[in-house]
Amino acid sequence: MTDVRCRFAPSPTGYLHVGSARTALFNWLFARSTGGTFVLRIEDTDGDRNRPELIEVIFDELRWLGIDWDEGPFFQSEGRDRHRQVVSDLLASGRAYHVDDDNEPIDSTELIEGRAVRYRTPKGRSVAFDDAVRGEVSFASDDLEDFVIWRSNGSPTFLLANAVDDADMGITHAIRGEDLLNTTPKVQLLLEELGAEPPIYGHLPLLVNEQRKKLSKRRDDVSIADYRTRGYLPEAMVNYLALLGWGPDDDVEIRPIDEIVSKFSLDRVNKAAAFFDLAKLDHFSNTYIQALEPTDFVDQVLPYLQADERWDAEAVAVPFVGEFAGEVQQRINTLSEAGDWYDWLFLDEVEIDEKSFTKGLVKAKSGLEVLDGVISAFEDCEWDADVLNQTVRAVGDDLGVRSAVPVRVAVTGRMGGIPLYEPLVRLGRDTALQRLRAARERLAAA
RNA sequence: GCCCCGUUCGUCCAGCGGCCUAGGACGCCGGCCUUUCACGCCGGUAACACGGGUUCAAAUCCCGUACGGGGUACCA
Repeated sequence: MTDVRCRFAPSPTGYLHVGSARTALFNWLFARSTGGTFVLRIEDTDGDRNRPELIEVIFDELRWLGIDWDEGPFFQSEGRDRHRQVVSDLLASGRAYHVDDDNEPIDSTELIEGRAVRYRTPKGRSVAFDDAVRGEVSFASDDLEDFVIWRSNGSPTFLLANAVDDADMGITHAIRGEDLLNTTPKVQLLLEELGAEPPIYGHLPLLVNEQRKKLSKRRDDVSIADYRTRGYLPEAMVNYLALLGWGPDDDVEIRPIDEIVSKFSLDRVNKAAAFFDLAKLDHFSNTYIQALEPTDFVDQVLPYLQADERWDAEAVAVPFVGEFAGEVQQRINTLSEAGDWYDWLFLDEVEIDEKSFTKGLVKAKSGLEVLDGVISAFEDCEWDADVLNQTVRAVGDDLGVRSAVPVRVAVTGRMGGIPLYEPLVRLGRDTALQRLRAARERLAAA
């Protein structure tokens, strides 16, 4: 078997989204698992829609994900002369023809500026290929219209450029989204005209939303850049993406990328569309964050914390690194969530959200008595974590209730969070009492 | 409408004719641990779309139906 050459060929019309990233990843996995070559090619044939400023962004996101390429980036727009030549040849041989703006044929075997060119699709035959994912797929050529291969603005369409470039670059495998399945016979026909051996196509199942519709940049949350900003680790993202449309035979889901590479094979890729499940991604992300070395975790999360404008960057770093990083590391799904777990330590005031207020105070048995008891006990007890712990517990014991929850809600504003007593020491007696009293007043009025 | 593709727990995967009274993961529910919240651990819930074949034997092969999706641009 000849060496594998596959490619990721995005068009720079938007940011890299999860669907494209998954396609890039599967090409990359295929290349790495076969010892083949992974080529990056930018399909920028349509000058009007291109956004050149996004090209570097796409590269950057790929690098972030750990997807590196062996050749390229190549820019399709640079092959304009070659594409024009192919179209001219097709025109000369009568395999293609000019049309005017109303799609009426123009009788000319020469390329005319300002006019589009359509390929003359052969009639009465079938165009079939053995898809690496789906098996035999066949189209009747009569169902294919005479499609445009050259625009009136003097640029090739993706159909033509794709065929020519794959042939010229010796691409052996074209792994892409299923949304391109219907274009394959057209490209195949063009490849035949070029006398080129077509690559083996592999059409990946689509990534869909809850409505089972193809993920769309407009309505779905799909930008890789956004996930990056929110603080998902790239390793988690890639691991999760690899499992959308593919799965290893040993049922091990969370594993290092080199293991995924060695397990990967194209014939294990699924045919059915996959739902991009944020809840599962979060689980993967949490697992990867927990696995980080403590110092590595701090290095990665600190920028997120310090960028938070609610508090002073310097003030937040010391106690975080010294005391709470480990606790936070266990809990968060994304790095950007870190601040939410102990913001109450650094904010001047906390606001008790409605749900926590109801559940943790209003419905708590003897909530008011607990707060009264804790307030009076806190006024002159030793301000030490163990003592505070014992003190709160004693109040609960006296009333026969669990007293920690009301205290937590009053002080932090929430039901959940990092351990309570050590942070309470840092918070200070005055602030703690102030919040307990505020909560008590609100509860009394409720 | 026409063309193409698809259909295993709510979701993502395993299963590629007998090992399946269908396995794992996420979610959800319950329990343990914890004098708070999590983490962790243990357990539970839940699926082969339907109908015909083929076969000694079908989730696995074939056909049909239903449902879903994709395409149908001088986008890719």
